[in-house]
Amino acid sequence: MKWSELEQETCSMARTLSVIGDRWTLLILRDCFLGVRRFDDFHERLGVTRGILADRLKQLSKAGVLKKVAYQEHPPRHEYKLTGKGLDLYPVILSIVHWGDVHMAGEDGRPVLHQHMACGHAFDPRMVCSECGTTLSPHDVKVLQGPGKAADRNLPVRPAGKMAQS
Amino acid sequence: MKWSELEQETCSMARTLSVIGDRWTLLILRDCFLGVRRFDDFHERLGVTRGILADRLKQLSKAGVLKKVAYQEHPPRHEYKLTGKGLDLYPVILSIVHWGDVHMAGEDGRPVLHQHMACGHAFDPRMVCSECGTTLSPHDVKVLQGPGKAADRNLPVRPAGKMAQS
DNA sequence: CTACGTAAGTTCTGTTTCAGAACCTACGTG
DNA sequence: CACGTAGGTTCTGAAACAGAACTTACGTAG
Repeated sequence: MKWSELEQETCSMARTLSVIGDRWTLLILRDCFLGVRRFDDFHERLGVTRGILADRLKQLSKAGVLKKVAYQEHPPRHEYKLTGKGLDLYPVILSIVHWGDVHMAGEDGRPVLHQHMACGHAFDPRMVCSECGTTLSPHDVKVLQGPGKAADRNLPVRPAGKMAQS
Repeated sequence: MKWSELEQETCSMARTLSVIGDRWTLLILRDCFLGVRRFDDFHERLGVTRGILADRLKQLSKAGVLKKVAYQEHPPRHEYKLTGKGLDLYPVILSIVHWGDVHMAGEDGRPVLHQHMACGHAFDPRMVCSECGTTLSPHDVKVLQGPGKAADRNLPVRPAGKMAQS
């Protein structure tokens, strides 16, 4: 399977990965959430080559995750801003960072802390059920076939055990 | 920057991506949460080449995300199971799937639904603050320097605006 | 005891993508 | 008119990947 084919999979995960399933893309998005907007700033902070950066920014714009906005003309200059679709990736970024904080931090501890302005506290992100509000665990989630399912693939296999997901 | 160098970055996101920042790795993990355990099952379901699959399973085992467990000897056979560290990736997988459900679903709707066994309802995952329990938005999170921060890098830049994260 | 099947890989070859560096364009400034 | 700057594009060699065949260590059927 190639990148180009990923997009057409029925699995939501595969479709998402066709947009953000690349290490540079995710690092670019991290910087977007930190407020970075300009080509040369991304280039410097990430250490990515200009060619790849140009390509990824183009992909993200095409996918509607970023939009290219002119902030001056003469000379023409623009910046890349997160769209609503892009802002919706916040839980993805936060959960990745949180896993790194917990499992990959050096002995000095985590590199950054997050403060929730609404309540004032330093916090950890927690993933909960939209219906009952309790923390989700792989053991008590069951995967059901939805309306957009082509067939068979990506459904639980074997005796099935306890954990399930897609 | 190469894959090998990513691991040594101070950013938790970069460190996490050194383990899971690859499209095949994430698809393998999706299948792990669906209950897939064996080499040939991964191979068939994913359409990944055997070489890459062997490499990724080795990486994930080395990183402590999966463990290789013998389920019989004569002939020697083993399966790959998620460790605690691996199970902790559930929010990452769920948030990626959810974004795909919302933004990438075809016109038939989402391919699978998730049912929370604890409350019985079909649900969406929601990311909340561990301290006050309200839904997190990029606009009301501020990034602070933590104990493990080398310096300058990966902190908010420019006038800073509203959104922040690492 | 030979042939066939199966799980879990490894090896080979050609194609694609990537890294690093240099170059280009359109403008403003001294 | 030389220089700086933002935002790219182009070039070449190195690395990663895809597809297919081959390997190992067994069990089983004829």
